[in-house]
Amino acid sequence: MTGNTPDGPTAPPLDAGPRRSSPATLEDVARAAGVSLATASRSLNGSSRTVNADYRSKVLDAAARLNYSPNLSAQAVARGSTMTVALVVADITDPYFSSIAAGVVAEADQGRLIVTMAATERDSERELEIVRTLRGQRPKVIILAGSRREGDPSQAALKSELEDYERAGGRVVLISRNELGFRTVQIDNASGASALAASLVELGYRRFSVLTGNRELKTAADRLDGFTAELERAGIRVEADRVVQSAFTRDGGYEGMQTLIAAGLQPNEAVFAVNDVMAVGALSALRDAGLTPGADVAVAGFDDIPTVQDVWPTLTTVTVPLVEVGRTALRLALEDADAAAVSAGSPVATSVVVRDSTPRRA
Amino acid sequence: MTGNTPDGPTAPPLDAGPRRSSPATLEDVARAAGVSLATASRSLNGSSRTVNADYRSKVLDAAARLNYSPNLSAQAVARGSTMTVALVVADITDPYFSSIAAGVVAEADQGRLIVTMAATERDSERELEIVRTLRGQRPKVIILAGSRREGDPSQAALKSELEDYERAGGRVVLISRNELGFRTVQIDNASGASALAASLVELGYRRFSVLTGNRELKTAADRLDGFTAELERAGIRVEADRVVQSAFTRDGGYEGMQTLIAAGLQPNEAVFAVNDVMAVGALSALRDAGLTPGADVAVAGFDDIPTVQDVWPTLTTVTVPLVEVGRTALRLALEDADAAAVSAGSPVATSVVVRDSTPRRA
DNA sequence: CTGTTAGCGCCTTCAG
DNA sequence: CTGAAGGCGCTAACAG
Repeated sequence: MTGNTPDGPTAPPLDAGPRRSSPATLEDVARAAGVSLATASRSLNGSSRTVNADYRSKVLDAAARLNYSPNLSAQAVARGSTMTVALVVADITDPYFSSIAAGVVAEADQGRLIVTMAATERDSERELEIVRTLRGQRPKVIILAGSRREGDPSQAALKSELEDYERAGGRVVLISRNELGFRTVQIDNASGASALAASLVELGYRRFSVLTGNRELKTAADRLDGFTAELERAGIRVEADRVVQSAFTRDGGYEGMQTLIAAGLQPNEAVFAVNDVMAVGALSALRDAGLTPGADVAVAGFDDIPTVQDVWPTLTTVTVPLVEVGRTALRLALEDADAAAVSAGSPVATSVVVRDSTPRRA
Repeated sequence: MTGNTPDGPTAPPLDAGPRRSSPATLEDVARAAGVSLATASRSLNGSSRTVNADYRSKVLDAAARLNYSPNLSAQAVARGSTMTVALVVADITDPYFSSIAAGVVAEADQGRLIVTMAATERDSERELEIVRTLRGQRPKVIILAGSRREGDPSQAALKSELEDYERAGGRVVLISRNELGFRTVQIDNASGASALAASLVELGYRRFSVLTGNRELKTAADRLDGFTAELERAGIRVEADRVVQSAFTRDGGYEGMQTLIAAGLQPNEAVFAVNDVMAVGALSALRDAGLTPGADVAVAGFDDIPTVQDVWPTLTTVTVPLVEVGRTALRLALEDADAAAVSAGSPVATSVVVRDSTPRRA
């Protein structure tokens, strides 16, 4: 039980090395360069003011020699603003969110911004709490991915929290649906779902079910509505008992499909899962029930996450440029009000991709 | 071209609201509570010192009333240290990394830590650059997921950069393989691959190929070595031309399998892809070539990312508790040297899961 | 226990 | 163009 290391030859020297050499400060650099603090600051960090080229290079030298790196916290305090963008998602392992995150991160480092990340685990109270603690960071931007819930009591609190934040100069961007009155990267869920419905009808399907996830999620509701609206236009009604609610996750899709199967599948039926992870779960449920997805029952999803091209059958879905959505969100946040008013107007383009999970019916 | 908003009734009021009400400062709180700055600080933020209960509650009241939120940057400057943990991954959309990230994030908010994220895009020069700019944040912890490259020239620079960082009081944790002499969450890639090989042999396979990704990646190399070593123990040699290199990604797996197919598949062959995303790509390549994975050729992967249970056939693989690895990484970083020496010693447990992609051979 | 007072590292007027 | 000085929000000795 003593502190000796119990492992092999590659054990790291956890406690080696000299003690605490703190990073060089601007003052160190200034002194080393023989100039004042102000001059050092001006030549190192982007000041609009010009500095004698001589001094300037002396400072740059000294900085390099001392391996100087400006303390961002100190800069933030002095400047009164940070270079941080805070991203809050429901679940990082969900490809929907990780794709968006990738976009945000990619765009961020083109602007020397730092992105911090938090996960709500799909709990809107946690989301509120997260946004509250986020304030401490004084981020320049807050991006909220993942959709709001219908009639959620914490929504009002969230909204006012975000409004306070904007009033203090911050910028919030929502992804998916413009519900709270902030800038948002709109995804036209309803019309995407409508287009999908139209495609399925064209392929010869006449009987439909939908795995609608949590119907209180506005995204889910919009997709369901768009889908059924188009079907009605085509004279097709989807029975109330063929719309099943479950979690907005892979397992939710799996379970939803199980209840559909238990209720009895219809001949030539197509089931629309309101997102791809659910659809993928649904495929597995079919298989585990001894059915062949595609042949026995068609399945379609929404989002076009990367994995749907590797499941079998490959999944028919509605493409959403998720990574681009992430980039756009950050860009939108950084624009000034006028430009943002314009760009926030048009939803990102979606399109349906027909793959093997919805073969044409004779 | 004017600034009017070109969209529907739900257009957000992008420029509404009163101007710039900055957040309350500690001083505001102190004044409102009628106490000194110091007292306010002591009762609000975790000081070891005690404060008169009366004053204390006055301060708490005032803080609540003013909706006070401590400025973390200012705290960082004053305290000389941040609450930030920086996570650098290769690619956020890769389930391997997003699972780890989820673990880090989950663990972080149990400790009121903030996690920032950056992506190297699998470019080790970018990784070095990222670590360098990370210094500005003065993070308490840097976690590097994604493995080093054999003989990479920037490795030395990275190492010394990280050493400087530790010398300044920071803590670095590596994931996967202990190569640079820092704390690391070890994943026993070699023995996991050996166990997998043993299982496959037991299932009746005698001919093998491996999709080895980028062989310069130590993780890939270790898995390859462990796999072939076990086979040799069983008296089986894998021909040099049956080990194909390609990218360490889904597409790499796809392409690798294509070249394997082109070179001619062997009867009852099993191909080991050194990670799951590659294996999944390989499955698709087989299918696109008109073959049936599992029946025509067995496939196995490594990592046990979530999606491998939803592909068909479900994938035989080596389970790595990725989310837990993320949590462990952060925990390890926060431990003191003695404790860390102990925990860093033992690799996380892996185990092989046999699924449908490697049916038993007669 | 409380308040005063230096800083922390950096930026930014403001005089020279 | 340069340097001195004040300030950003907060913490931590240091006296009372």
